[in-house]
Amino acid sequence: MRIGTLAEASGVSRDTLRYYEKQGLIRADRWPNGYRDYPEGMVEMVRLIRQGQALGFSLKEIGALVQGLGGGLSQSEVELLLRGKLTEIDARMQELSNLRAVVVRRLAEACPLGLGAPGSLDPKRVAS
Amino acid sequence: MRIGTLAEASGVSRDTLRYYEKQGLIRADRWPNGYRDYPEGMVEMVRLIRQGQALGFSLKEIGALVQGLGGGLSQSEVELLLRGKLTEIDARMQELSNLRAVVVRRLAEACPLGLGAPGSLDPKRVAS
DNA sequence: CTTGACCTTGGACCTTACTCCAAGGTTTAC
DNA sequence: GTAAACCTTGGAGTAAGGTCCAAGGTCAAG
Repeated sequence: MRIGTLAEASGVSRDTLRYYEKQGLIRADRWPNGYRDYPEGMVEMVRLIRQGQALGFSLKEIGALVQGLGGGLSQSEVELLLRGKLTEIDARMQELSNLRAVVVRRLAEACPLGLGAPGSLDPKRVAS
Repeated sequence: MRIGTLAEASGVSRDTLRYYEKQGLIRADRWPNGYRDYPEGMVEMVRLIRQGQALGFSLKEIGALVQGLGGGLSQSEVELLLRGKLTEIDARMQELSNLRAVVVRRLAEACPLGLGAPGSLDPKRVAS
């Protein structure tokens, strides 16, 4: 799979893929002509990177994790990284939950007659 | 409350507070000598801004929300913004939950004997 | 009345994460 | 064989979100 194909399949630009490679997040084999050659699974990997980013993790953090997954780190190092990430994700979910409550409260203040769909402001509800 | 006090209380630098003011996220009264004067509630406001940022919202987005709260936007505009934010928060929680499952799966692979605390890898568990 | 800890502004500089050339090599289509 | 559509590298530019610094005003303590 050449870079243009991966770019289209994963929804990021060629430039961004080359940038990720320079930052050590992904790697590519090379054809004899110098073109990059990516395995199929790279589409999923790039999507995972984008997801992590959208959730506020830096490329550096994501890089540490995917490098661990690709080898280079010992098992216990990988495990430590993963456990740390897990704790962070949980903390972030908790914060999001708090923030959600703040927004719901503001919304209830801004709109005291409750004109929204019934149940749409339930503090515990999460969009499906 | 002067800027140094707010900086210490909220955990951000003076420069950052001035930057937030320039970006229209916060505002300050002035003493006759030109010093900024913040109300007590500003500590909470700044903490909310930081929380939003840590969760991946841009200062611009946060600004639109806090400006709405401070006046300047009509009730229906504020309501629309808040509802949009709510949807986004829910989507983000869903994505975090997916990401959490990915990490848990990797962890289970990296550590097949289950050496962690019992229950610590339950896919539904969220840190307290 | 000076020293030190505050505060002001403006502007330069930094990092992250791209994004966009320019100059050139390769492959495919006609 | 040549044009279009790929690919390569290197390097410059951009936007967001700060961070640092210089030059100077203010204020309380000794």
